[in-house]
Amino acid sequence: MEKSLKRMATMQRLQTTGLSLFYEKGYYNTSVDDILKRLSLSKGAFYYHYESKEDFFIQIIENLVVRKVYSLLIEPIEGHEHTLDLITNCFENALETAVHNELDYGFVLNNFINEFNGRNELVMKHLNEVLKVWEVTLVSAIQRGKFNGHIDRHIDAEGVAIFLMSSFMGIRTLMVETAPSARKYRFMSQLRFYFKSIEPKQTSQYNQ
Amino acid sequence: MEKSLKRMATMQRLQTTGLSLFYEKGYYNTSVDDILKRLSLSKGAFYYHYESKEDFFIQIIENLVVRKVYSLLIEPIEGHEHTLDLITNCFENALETAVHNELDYGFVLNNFINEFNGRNELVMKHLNEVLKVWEVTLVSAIQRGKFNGHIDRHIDAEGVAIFLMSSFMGIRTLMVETAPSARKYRFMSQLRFYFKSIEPKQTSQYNQ
DNA sequence: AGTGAAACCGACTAAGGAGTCGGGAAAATA
DNA sequence: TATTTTCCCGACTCCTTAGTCGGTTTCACT
Repeated sequence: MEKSLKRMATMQRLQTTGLSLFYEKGYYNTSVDDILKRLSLSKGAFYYHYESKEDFFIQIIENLVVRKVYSLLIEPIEGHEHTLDLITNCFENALETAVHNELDYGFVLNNFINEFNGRNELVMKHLNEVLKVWEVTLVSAIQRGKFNGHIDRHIDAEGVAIFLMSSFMGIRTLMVETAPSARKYRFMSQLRFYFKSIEPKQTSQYNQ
Repeated sequence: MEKSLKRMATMQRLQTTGLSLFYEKGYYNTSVDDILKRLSLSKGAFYYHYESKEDFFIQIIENLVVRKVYSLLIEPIEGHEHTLDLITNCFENALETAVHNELDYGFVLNNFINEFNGRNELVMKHLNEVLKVWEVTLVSAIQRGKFNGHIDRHIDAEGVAIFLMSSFMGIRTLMVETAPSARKYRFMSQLRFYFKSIEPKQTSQYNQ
């Protein structure tokens, strides 16, 4: 017999509320009681379903963060159209949700990596795995682009991937406080310049 | 009578040790006692010199972080040579310290912004001020570059600045766990591509 | 040496945290 | 209906933390 529906419903409520608070206030700065209070649940309920706060958090990553990152940042670039257009649209959409202050899972990842780095190896392992999948997806999308002639053949796919991930995570940090919409616009505009520079050039071969 | 030397020495010791621990473990995850223990000092000493943990932290930002960010990220690009070269070298150097796992103040800034965002307005005010100075410096450097013909006149200086800040903060996050040296190399290589794309278009007398 | 201020000590308080546990209610099963 | 299983309650323990405070040491200056 599968997991009881009631059990799953409670676990789900705990996780979504937990993620929302962890994102808002940080993991170490959010107590289990904070989450419980918001749901009018008790300590007993929490520890009936989860071994510990850490276990709880890891399940949140696996169940919520990973899946959202997949659907927002990974699946959209797995198509077979023009690679750079796919990535452009993907970033555009992801940043748009950020502008509206929704829970933005790309940034959730960035936040948590910063918070747990050097502090919790186990959690970092899970977060790094998500990053790795993102990276691999980008790399193969770029290689597809090279193959299809949308990207210069001399370009280092790995390098482009790193650069894209960097700039995305960075802009999310910068969008947090100041003029998110304007910054998003400027960022996307510069991203297009960058993409232009890695498109095939008929005349030159000064790449490496 | 000038501020007692002893007082200043103790405050300095507290601040450098404090920053080092805050950077390593995070602000909320580092107790005042942690810092005191490392210096074999007592609670009394700490609260004799500082009003609160928050006050202490803000003084660290003002005294250590701000000055280091200036000397590492701001002053180096205030020169009058080729703008994009200045920025390239500046990033190169800043990332090199990161590779060697030294206390990297550019990243300190990134870390703290992530940690305090939405949680402590006062601290964020101070951190944002540092960011703002960095941004302004970048913008005027880029405008100088446009004026000197090193950068295309149609480029949005503000956009370039945002893009640079983003990518720098992002790569620092990515360098934390995985292959920092390789990632730095790839990042710098892509940065040069990007710079190429914002140089003046026509192969004129300027760029060759 | 004597004195007052500056610098520091460390036990203490109050608050809040994670995790425990005996028990009770609700739902499933017999 | 009776009984077992699932789910949840909330008081409790033990621990850590920021901040306090009365007291002691160190230092500068006479």
